[in-house]
Amino acid sequence: MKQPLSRDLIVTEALAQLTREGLEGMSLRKVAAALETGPASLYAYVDDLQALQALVLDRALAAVDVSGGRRRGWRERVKAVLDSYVRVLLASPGLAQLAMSPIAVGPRALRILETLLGLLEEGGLTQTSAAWAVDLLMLYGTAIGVEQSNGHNPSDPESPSARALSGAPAEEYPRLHAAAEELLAGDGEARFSWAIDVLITGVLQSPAPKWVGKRVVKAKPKPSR
Amino acid sequence: MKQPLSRDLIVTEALAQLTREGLEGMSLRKVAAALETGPASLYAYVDDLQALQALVLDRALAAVDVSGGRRRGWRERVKAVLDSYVRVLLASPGLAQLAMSPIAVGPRALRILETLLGLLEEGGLTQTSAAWAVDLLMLYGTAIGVEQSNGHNPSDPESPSARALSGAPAEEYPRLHAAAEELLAGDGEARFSWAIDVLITGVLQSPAPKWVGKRVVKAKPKPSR
DNA sequence: ACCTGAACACCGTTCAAGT
DNA sequence: ACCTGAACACCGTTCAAGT
Repeated sequence: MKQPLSRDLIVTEALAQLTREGLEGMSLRKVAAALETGPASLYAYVDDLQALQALVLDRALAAVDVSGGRRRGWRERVKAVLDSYVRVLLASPGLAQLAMSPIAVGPRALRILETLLGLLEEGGLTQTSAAWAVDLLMLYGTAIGVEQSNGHNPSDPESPSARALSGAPAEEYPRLHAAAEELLAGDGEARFSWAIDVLITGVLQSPAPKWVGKRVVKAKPKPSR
Repeated sequence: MKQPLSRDLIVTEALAQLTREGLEGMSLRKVAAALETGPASLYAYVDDLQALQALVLDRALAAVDVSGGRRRGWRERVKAVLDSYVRVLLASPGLAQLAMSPIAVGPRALRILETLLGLLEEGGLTQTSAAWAVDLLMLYGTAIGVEQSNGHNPSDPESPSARALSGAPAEEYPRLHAAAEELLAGDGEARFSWAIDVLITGVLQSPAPKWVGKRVVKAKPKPSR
């Protein structure tokens, strides 16, 4: 009666658990139990937990709408793609955390990068600027995803951040105290939109890195960061 | 012979473990063992693991240099503060992940926000713009910290990201293929500095949110993000 | 009242023993 | 050859039983 095990089945069940119960709620043991087998059996199809997480992330990112809608300017399309990306991340709590790990280089992630790169080049950015900008935009989107799926919601006065800011003593943190209202204001939507504009505007105005189009000189091995 | 337990001692040992072995390497049980007691004993001083993590983060953030050096422009000082912040995050693997959680609102974090807010207002930003910009800058610094302490190092050709980008088939990802070199180029230092410039430039040029200084109208309760 | 050993309910991963 | 039950080495947290 039970379907035969397969990698696909495992990933499907794992993503369902992630979506339902978050990152901690997904485990190899629970996936195995749901598939009516022992935890050891999964290792025939998946290297380890990290590999499974990578597969789950890739599967989920397939839902990102990369079209950006039609007949709009490239800036709006960039915003639309990132918006879709963040929405997908938020649809499964814990997905954003997976996206912020070295795992996040599956084919679906590459497809998003490819799309954004195209839009930015359409916008007239040099290849180098576009490349760095894509990195920055994706990092921002992912970070917003992590923050928000962590329940960070400053406009809720009961949230830890709101409590901390409102409660910050005016003597020690005068500016924070004065700006508390502004720090807490604005829904995620508005701030996200503003931030993307800031990033794109900044990229357009910032001088491209020095070695545009040049092969990088063998980096001197200094303590890398 | 063994020192009496205290919250301070517990946090010190926990931070030491975090610094030595990363987020997974720090545990209540190991802290207890190092302090020669049972795991249950810690609960007299700390609510739970999350509370301990918050205390550890706050302790670590005390090392952030908030002075920004002397006699430099506000932009350079902003950059210096964020640079110090990221360095502190990277000094203890796993610390950045803690910083990207709702936990990150201890007094030391507030001190960093307070400082940045002051610098941006000195730079002539409106209070609202400054408030949102501080949020954006800290989010970026934290995200860079998470990424890099996750071992994300694109300039290492052996890294997963480098492998994925170099190996991306040119037919499916033409732009990515063409831009692979640029995507992988540049050490963390250079990209970080560029990104901060992008953010500040963008903030300076982007129109402040509409309701500057106004109390936010009661947000219509839509599915918040 | 304070402290803690032992137990509970979980993990990921390995491996010997089965088919 | 493939599959897996049981074991191993861990977790955070609770609680009854000690002092």
